[in-house]
Amino acid sequence: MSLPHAILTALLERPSSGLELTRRFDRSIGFFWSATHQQIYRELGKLEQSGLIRALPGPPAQGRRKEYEVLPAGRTALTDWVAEPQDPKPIRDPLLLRLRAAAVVGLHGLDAELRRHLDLHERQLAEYLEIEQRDFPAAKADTENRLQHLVLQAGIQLETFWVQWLTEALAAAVAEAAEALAASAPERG
Amino acid sequence: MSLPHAILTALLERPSSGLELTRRFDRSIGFFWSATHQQIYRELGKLEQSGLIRALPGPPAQGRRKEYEVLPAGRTALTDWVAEPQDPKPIRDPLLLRLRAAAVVGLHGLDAELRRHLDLHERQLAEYLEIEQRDFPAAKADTENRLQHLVLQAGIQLETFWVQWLTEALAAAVAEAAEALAASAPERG
DNA sequence: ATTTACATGTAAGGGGTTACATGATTTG
DNA sequence: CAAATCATGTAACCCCTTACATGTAAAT
Repeated sequence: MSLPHAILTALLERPSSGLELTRRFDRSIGFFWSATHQQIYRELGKLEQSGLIRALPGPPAQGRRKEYEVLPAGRTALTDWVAEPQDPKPIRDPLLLRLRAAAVVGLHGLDAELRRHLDLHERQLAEYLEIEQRDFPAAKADTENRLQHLVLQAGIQLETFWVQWLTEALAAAVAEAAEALAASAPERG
Repeated sequence: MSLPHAILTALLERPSSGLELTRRFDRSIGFFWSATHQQIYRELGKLEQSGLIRALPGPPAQGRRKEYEVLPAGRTALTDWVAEPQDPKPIRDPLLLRLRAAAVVGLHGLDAELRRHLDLHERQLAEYLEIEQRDFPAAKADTENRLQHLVLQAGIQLETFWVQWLTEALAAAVAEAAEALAASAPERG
């Protein structure tokens, strides 16, 4: 039940059309809750039917831009959701699973994947750090936008974790592969 | 497409019945890829139909224990999957989303949720550390079970991140609430 | 015999992903 | 007017979640 509330948050910050929302989900909000345009249009329909948002007046026609704003009931629903008890979901990471599988059937080139992921996470980390420097300079003390900054810091720290962990994992994988090679060499020679 | 490979990995380590798998998914494997028994039974059916696993011979009857083992085709499929290119999924965390929403509509008791999550992550971290002490003592050097240890370390580091971050977030939320109170007090008095 | 635990499943519904479809607007 | 782009939507599929259903084995 997160997507509708992500959309409500985005619309409260600024009334938008479906496509605009899609683009905003590619940037800031999408950094911790991604969504495709199909999801967004479907959800906008549901939210409008539920009376939580409404389309701003204008010429209602097929294929034409339609802008939405949050109704009081929508703000209430979001406020209720913010503090609602929700247990954290357990980790579910395919890469960790693949490493575990590699412990059973061997690496078979997983090290290349580790390198690729390391590169991707380094880029993401760099992007977050750029955003931090731009939007949260040390000057304007943390009293304003403190919560937004916290969210960004979570992203930065998570990416930092991945970069560090993948660096270790890569070293271990290379060592593992070297040992497997050394163990098989005598058999061949 | 991770669940079938999680099951193949588990079955390669030890042939099991559906219920046994369910229990193993509550422990080790479930720490980074959780699954319910309904998922597992359905997936076992698919894997058997695909010829990747087979039920061990025995009295086939309703409501009776059925044990599975991995066939050569299953091992091959798992090996192929291990190094297959798969992009990391973007972060998708409801708690971060809720903090972002709180930046717009206010905290409304989110601090209690932060405290609760902090407690849960502290427990999970303690459990991981116990497992590490038990299964990966410093004595037996890291050459054996190195990959399994890496996976556990990922869990430890991720939980450590959450504990640290939630501690900061909680402090910020309390400060934010105090400021909101101070700002509203003059209006009342 | 009844209850409890074990063990395997079915059904319904929600959310996400991918591919495709359609109308409107701009651009050459 | 033809093509590209903008904008909104449909359809099909898969996975996950929750609740429920069924049958067997062991315990009292």
